[in-house]
Amino acid sequence: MHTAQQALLDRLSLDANGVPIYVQLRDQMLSAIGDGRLKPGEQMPTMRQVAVALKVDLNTVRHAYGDLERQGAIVIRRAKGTYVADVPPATDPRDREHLTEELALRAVADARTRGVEPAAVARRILKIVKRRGE
Amino acid sequence: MHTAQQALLDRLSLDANGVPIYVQLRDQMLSAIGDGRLKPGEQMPTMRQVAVALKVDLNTVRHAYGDLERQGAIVIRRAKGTYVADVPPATDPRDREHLTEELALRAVADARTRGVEPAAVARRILKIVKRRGE
DNA sequence: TGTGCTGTATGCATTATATAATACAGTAAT
DNA sequence: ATTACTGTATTATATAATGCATACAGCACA
Repeated sequence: MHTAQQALLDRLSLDANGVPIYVQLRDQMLSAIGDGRLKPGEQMPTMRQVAVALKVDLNTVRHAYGDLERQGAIVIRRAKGTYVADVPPATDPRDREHLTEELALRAVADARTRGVEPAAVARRILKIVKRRGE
Repeated sequence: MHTAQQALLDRLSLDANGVPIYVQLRDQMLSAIGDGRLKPGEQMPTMRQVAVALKVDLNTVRHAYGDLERQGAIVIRRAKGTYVADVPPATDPRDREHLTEELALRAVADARTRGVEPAAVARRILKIVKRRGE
Protein backbone atom coordinates (compact mmCIF):
# COMPACT_ATOMS: atom_id res chain seq x y z
CA MET A 1 0.00 0.00 0.00
CA HIS A 2 2.19 2.76 -1.24
CA THR A 3 -0.38 4.75 -3.12
CA ALA A 4 0.12 7.92 -1.13
CA GLN A 5 3.84 8.09 -1.70
CA GLN A 6 3.48 7.08 -5.31
CA ALA A 7 0.86 9.75 -5.87
CA LEU A 8 3.18 12.33 -4.37
CA LEU A 9 6.08 11.14 -6.48
CA ASP A 10 3.99 11.43 -9.61
CA ARG A 11 3.05 15.00 -8.81
CA LEU A 12 6.51 16.21 -8.00
CA SER A 13 7.97 18.35 -10.73
CA LEU A 14 10.90 20.66 -11.18
CA ASP A 15 11.07 23.92 -13.06
CA ALA A 16 14.16 25.68 -14.28
CA ASN A 17 13.05 29.07 -13.06
CA GLY A 18 15.91 29.94 -10.75
CA VAL A 19 14.37 28.49 -7.62
CA PRO A 20 16.76 25.97 -6.03
CA ILE A 21 15.72 22.35 -6.40
CA TYR A 22 15.65 21.68 -2.67
CA VAL A 23 13.30 24.63 -2.19
CA GLN A 24 10.95 23.35 -4.86
CA LEU A 25 10.91 19.92 -3.30
CA ARG A 26 10.47 21.22 0.22
CA ASP A 27 7.58 23.48 -0.77
CA GLN A 28 5.79 20.90 -2.86
CA MET A 29 5.94 18.42 -0.01
CA LEU A 30 4.61 21.01 2.39
CA SER A 31 1.76 21.54 -0.01
CA ALA A 32 1.05 17.82 -0.10
CA ILE A 33 0.90 17.75 3.68
CA GLY A 34 -1.31 20.80 3.84
CA ASP A 35 -3.51 19.23 1.22
CA GLY A 36 -4.00 16.06 3.19
CA ARG A 37 -2.56 13.93 0.40
CA LEU A 38 -0.07 12.94 3.05
CA LYS A 39 -1.60 12.36 6.45
CA PRO A 40 0.04 12.48 9.88
CA GLY A 41 1.97 9.30 10.60
CA GLU A 42 2.08 8.29 6.97
CA GLN A 43 5.39 7.37 5.40
CA MET A 44 6.98 9.77 2.95
CA PRO A 45 8.71 8.57 -0.20
CA THR A 46 12.27 7.56 0.66
CA MET A 47 14.99 10.02 -0.21
CA ARG A 48 16.33 7.65 -2.81
CA GLN A 49 12.94 7.24 -4.40
CA VAL A 50 12.68 10.98 -4.86
CA ALA A 51 16.25 11.26 -6.06
CA VAL A 52 15.80 8.56 -8.68
CA ALA A 53 12.34 9.66 -9.78
CA LEU A 54 13.44 13.24 -10.36
CA LYS A 55 17.00 12.45 -11.40
CA VAL A 56 18.35 14.59 -8.61
CA ASP A 57 21.16 14.08 -6.14
CA LEU A 58 20.47 12.27 -2.90
CA ASN A 59 22.02 15.10 -0.93
CA THR A 60 19.69 17.59 -2.57
CA VAL A 61 16.68 15.61 -1.42
CA ARG A 62 18.23 15.33 2.00
CA HIS A 63 18.50 19.10 2.11
CA ALA A 64 14.78 19.42 1.48
CA TYR A 65 13.86 16.76 4.04
CA GLY A 66 16.18 18.36 6.56
CA ASP A 67 14.36 21.65 6.22
CA LEU A 68 11.02 19.93 6.68
CA GLU A 69 12.19 18.18 9.81
CA ARG A 70 13.64 21.33 11.35
CA GLN A 71 10.27 22.90 10.68
CA GLY A 72 8.46 20.10 12.43
CA ALA A 73 6.52 18.91 9.41
CA ILE A 74 8.10 15.47 9.22
CA VAL A 75 10.05 13.05 11.39
CA ILE A 76 13.12 11.30 10.03
CA ARG A 77 13.98 7.88 11.41
CA ARG A 78 17.37 6.55 10.49
CA ALA A 79 17.19 3.26 8.62
CA LYS A 80 13.40 3.24 8.83
CA GLY A 81 12.17 6.07 6.71
CA THR A 82 10.56 9.48 7.05
CA TYR A 83 7.04 10.12 8.24
CA VAL A 84 4.60 12.97 8.34
CA ALA A 85 4.67 14.44 11.85
CA ASP A 86 1.79 13.79 14.18
CA VAL A 87 -0.40 16.79 14.82
CA PRO A 88 0.92 18.48 17.93
CA PRO A 89 -1.55 19.24 20.71
CA ALA A 90 -3.18 22.62 20.41
CA THR A 91 -1.10 25.30 22.09
CA ASP A 92 -2.46 27.02 25.14
CA PRO A 93 -4.64 30.06 24.45
CA ARG A 94 -2.14 32.71 25.48
CA ASP A 95 0.63 31.52 23.20
CA ARG A 96 -1.81 30.74 20.44
CA GLU A 97 -2.55 34.41 19.93
CA HIS A 98 1.09 35.19 19.47
CA LEU A 99 1.76 32.14 17.34
CA THR A 100 -1.15 32.90 15.06
CA GLU A 101 0.13 36.42 14.49
CA GLU A 102 3.57 35.07 13.77
CA LEU A 103 2.32 32.53 11.27
CA ALA A 104 0.14 35.13 9.59
CA LEU A 105 2.98 37.59 9.25
CA ARG A 106 5.18 34.94 7.76
CA ALA A 107 2.48 33.95 5.29
CA VAL A 108 2.05 37.59 4.29
CA ALA A 109 5.76 37.99 3.72
CA ASP A 110 5.88 34.71 1.85
CA ALA A 111 3.06 35.71 -0.44
CA ARG A 112 4.53 39.13 -1.08
CA THR A 113 7.95 37.79 -1.92
CA ARG A 114 6.34 35.49 -4.43
CA GLY A 115 4.29 38.27 -5.93
CA VAL A 116 0.93 37.08 -4.70
CA GLU A 117 -1.74 39.07 -2.87
CA PRO A 118 -1.83 37.89 0.77
CA ALA A 119 -5.59 38.35 0.87
CA ALA A 120 -5.98 35.89 -1.98
CA VAL A 121 -3.96 33.36 -0.02
CA ALA A 122 -6.10 33.93 3.07
CA ARG A 123 -9.30 33.33 1.14
CA ARG A 124 -7.81 30.18 -0.31
CA ILE A 125 -6.92 28.90 3.13
CA LEU A 126 -10.50 29.34 4.27
CA LYS A 127 -11.69 27.47 1.21
CA ILE A 128 -9.30 24.60 1.91
CA VAL A 129 -10.34 24.12 5.52
CA LYS A 130 -13.96 24.33 4.49
CA ARG A 131 -13.74 21.65 1.85
CA ARG A 132 -12.25 19.43 4.51
CA GLY A 133 -14.76 20.26 7.16
CA GLU A 134 -12.46 21.62 9.81
CA MET B 1 4.67 62.42 -9.87
CA HIS B 2 6.38 59.17 -9.29
CA THR B 3 3.81 57.60 -7.06
CA ALA B 4 3.68 54.37 -9.03
CA GLN B 5 7.38 53.61 -8.68
CA GLN B 6 7.38 54.72 -5.08
CA ALA B 7 4.41 52.53 -4.32
CA LEU B 8 6.17 49.57 -5.88
CA LEU B 9 9.36 50.31 -3.98
CA ASP B 10 7.45 50.42 -0.73
CA ARG B 11 5.91 47.05 -1.37
CA LEU B 12 9.07 45.26 -2.37
CA SER B 13 10.29 42.88 0.27
CA LEU B 14 12.81 40.11 0.62
CA ASP B 15 12.65 36.94 2.64
CA ALA B 16 15.44 34.52 3.50
CA ASN B 17 13.54 31.43 2.42
CA GLY B 18 16.04 30.01 -0.03
CA VAL B 19 14.59 31.73 -3.06
CA PRO B 20 17.29 33.79 -4.80
CA ILE B 21 16.92 37.54 -4.40
CA TYR B 22 16.77 38.20 -8.11
CA VAL B 23 13.90 35.71 -8.42
CA GLN B 24 11.97 37.40 -5.63
CA LEU B 25 12.43 40.79 -7.25
CA ARG B 26 11.53 39.49 -10.70
CA ASP B 27 8.35 37.80 -9.45
CA GLN B 28 7.16 40.76 -7.43
CA MET B 29 7.65 43.14 -10.33
CA LEU B 30 5.96 40.76 -12.69
CA SER B 31 3.02 40.64 -10.37
CA ALA B 32 2.93 44.43 -10.11
CA ILE B 33 2.76 44.63 -13.88
CA GLY B 34 0.29 41.79 -14.09
CA ASP B 35 -2.29 43.36 -11.85
CA GLY B 36 -1.94 46.84 -13.24
CA ARG B 37 -0.11 48.59 -10.44
CA LEU B 38 2.42 49.42 -13.12
CA LYS B 39 0.88 50.33 -16.43
CA PRO B 40 2.32 49.95 -19.95
CA GLY B 41 4.75 52.73 -20.81
CA GLU B 42 5.21 53.70 -17.19
CA GLN B 43 8.71 54.03 -15.82
CA MET B 44 9.99 51.40 -13.43
CA PRO B 45 12.08 52.32 -10.40
CA THR B 46 15.69 52.70 -11.48
CA MET B 47 17.99 49.80 -10.73
CA ARG B 48 19.87 51.93 -8.25
CA GLN B 49 16.69 52.93 -6.48
CA VAL B 50 15.83 49.30 -5.95
CA ALA B 51 19.36 48.40 -4.93
CA VAL B 52 19.51 51.15 -2.32
CA ALA B 53 15.97 50.64 -1.03
CA LEU B 54 16.49 46.94 -0.45
CA LYS B 55 20.20 47.09 0.32
CA VAL B 56 21.12 44.64 -2.42
CA ASP B 57 23.77 44.77 -5.08
CA LEU B 58 23.17 46.66 -8.29
CA ASN B 59 24.11 43.59 -10.30
CA THR B 60 21.49 41.53 -8.50
CA VAL B 61 18.80 44.01 -9.50
CA ARG B 62 20.16 43.96 -13.03
CA HIS B 63 19.76 40.22 -13.06
CA ALA B 64 16.08 40.55 -12.22
CA TYR B 65 15.52 43.32 -14.76
CA GLY B 66 17.38 41.30 -17.38
CA ASP B 67 15.02 38.39 -16.88
CA LEU B 68 12.03 40.68 -17.18
CA GLU B 69 13.30 42.17 -20.43
CA ARG B 70 14.09 38.77 -21.95
CA GLN B 71 10.55 37.85 -21.02
CA GLY B 72 9.15 40.90 -22.76
CA ALA B 73 7.63 42.45 -19.67
CA ILE B 74 9.78 45.58 -19.66
CA VAL B 75 11.97 47.58 -22.00
CA ILE B 76 15.36 48.77 -20.82
CA ARG B 77 16.70 51.99 -22.33
CA ARG B 78 20.29 52.73 -21.60
CA ALA B 79 20.78 55.99 -19.76
CA LYS B 80 17.04 56.68 -19.80
CA GLY B 81 15.48 54.14 -17.55
CA THR B 82 13.34 51.05 -17.74
CA TYR B 83 9.70 51.03 -18.73
CA VAL B 84 6.80 48.62 -18.66
CA ALA B 85 6.44 47.14 -22.14
CA ASP B 86 3.64 48.49 -24.30
CA VAL B 87 2.06 45.10 -24.52
CA PRO B 88 3.17 43.37 -21.36
CA PRO B 89 2.79 39.61 -21.48
CA ALA B 90 -0.50 38.77 -19.87
CA THR B 91 0.32 36.86 -16.73
CA ASP B 92 -1.30 33.51 -17.12
CA PRO B 93 -4.21 33.46 -14.67
CA ARG B 94 -3.73 29.74 -14.21
CA ASP B 95 -0.18 30.23 -12.99
CA ARG B 96 -1.39 32.81 -10.51
CA GLU B 97 -4.10 30.51 -9.28
CA HIS B 98 -1.70 27.67 -8.91
CA LEU B 99 0.83 29.72 -6.97
CA THR B 100 -1.88 31.02 -4.67
CA GLU B 101 -3.06 27.49 -4.01
CA GLU B 102 0.47 26.35 -3.26
CA LEU B 103 1.08 29.17 -0.82
CA ALA B 104 -2.22 28.49 0.92
CA LEU B 105 -1.48 24.79 1.26
CA ARG B 106 1.93 25.53 2.72
CA ALA B 107 0.40 27.89 5.24
CA VAL B 108 -2.12 25.23 6.22
CA ALA B 109 0.62 22.65 6.75
CA ASP B 110 2.65 25.20 8.65
CA ALA B 111 -0.23 26.02 10.97
CA ARG B 112 -1.16 22.41 11.56
CA THR B 113 2.37 21.36 12.47
CA ARG B 114 2.21 23.99 15.18
CA GLY B 115 -1.21 23.15 16.49
CA VAL B 116 -2.87 26.29 15.23
CA GLU B 117 -6.17 26.51 13.37
CA PRO B 118 -5.43 27.39 9.76
CA ALA B 119 -8.63 29.42 9.63
CA ALA B 120 -7.39 31.58 12.49
CA VAL B 121 -4.25 32.32 10.53
CA ALA B 122 -6.32 33.20 7.47
CA ARG B 123 -8.43 35.65 9.43
CA ARG B 124 -5.30 37.20 10.88
CA ILE B 125 -3.84 37.65 7.42
CA LEU B 126 -6.94 39.52 6.32
CA LYS B 127 -6.71 41.72 9.38
CA ILE B 128 -3.08 42.50 8.65
CA VAL B 129 -3.63 43.53 5.05
CA LYS B 130 -6.63 45.61 6.12
CA ARG B 131 -4.77 47.54 8.75
CA ARG B 132 -2.21 48.38 6.10
CA GLY B 133 -4.83 49.72 3.75
CA GLU B 134 -5.83 47.00 1.26
C1' DT C 1 24.99 -14.45 8.99
C1' DG C 2 24.00 -12.05 5.17
C1' DT C 3 21.04 -9.45 2.23
C1' DG C 4 18.63 -5.37 1.48
C1' DC C 5 16.51 -1.59 2.65
C1' DT C 6 16.78 2.94 5.31
C1' DG C 7 19.24 7.58 6.51
C1' DT C 8 24.09 9.79 7.05
C1' DA C 9 28.34 11.39 5.48
C1' DT C 10 32.58 12.88 2.78
C1' DG C 11 35.50 14.64 -1.04
C1' DC C 12 35.78 16.86 -5.31
C1' DA C 13 34.35 19.55 -9.32
C1' DT C 14 31.33 22.75 -11.32
C1' DT C 15 28.07 26.23 -11.58
C1' DA C 16 25.08 29.81 -9.50
C1' DT C 17 24.35 33.57 -6.41
C1' DA C 18 25.64 37.76 -4.06
C1' DT C 19 28.53 41.49 -2.63
C1' DA C 20 32.05 45.13 -3.11
C1' DA C 21 34.52 48.44 -5.44
C1' DT C 22 35.24 50.63 -9.56
C1' DA C 23 34.81 52.07 -13.85
C1' DC C 24 32.62 53.05 -18.46
C1' DA C 25 28.97 54.88 -21.64
C1' DG C 26 24.87 57.20 -23.15
C1' DT C 27 21.29 60.97 -22.34
C1' DA C 28 19.50 65.25 -20.78
C1' DA C 29 19.38 69.57 -18.52
C1' DT C 30 21.84 73.60 -16.85
C1' DA D 1 31.12 71.90 -21.06
C1' DT D 2 29.66 70.40 -16.84
C1' DT D 3 26.77 67.91 -14.04
C1' DA D 4 23.83 64.41 -12.83
C1' DC D 5 21.34 60.93 -13.75
C1' DT D 6 20.58 56.44 -16.52
C1' DG D 7 22.18 51.44 -17.73
C1' DT D 8 26.51 48.45 -18.62
C1' DA D 9 30.54 46.13 -17.40
C1' DT D 10 34.78 44.01 -14.97
C1' DT D 11 37.38 42.02 -11.30
C1' DA D 12 37.70 39.85 -7.12
C1' DT D 13 35.87 37.31 -3.23
C1' DA D 14 32.88 34.43 -0.69
C1' DT D 15 29.28 31.28 -0.10
C1' DA D 16 25.61 28.16 -1.69
C1' DA D 17 23.79 24.70 -4.67
C1' DT D 18 24.26 20.61 -7.44
C1' DG D 19 26.07 16.42 -9.08
C1' DC D 20 28.87 12.25 -8.82
C1' DA D 21 31.03 8.63 -6.59
C1' DT D 22 31.81 6.25 -2.65
C1' DA D 23 31.28 4.97 1.51
C1' DC D 24 29.31 4.27 6.58
C1' DA D 25 25.65 3.09 9.98
C1' DG D 26 21.27 1.36 11.75
C1' DC D 27 17.32 -1.76 11.30
C1' DA D 28 14.57 -5.87 9.74
C1' DC D 29 14.20 -10.27 8.12
C1' DA D 30 15.12 -14.84 5.85
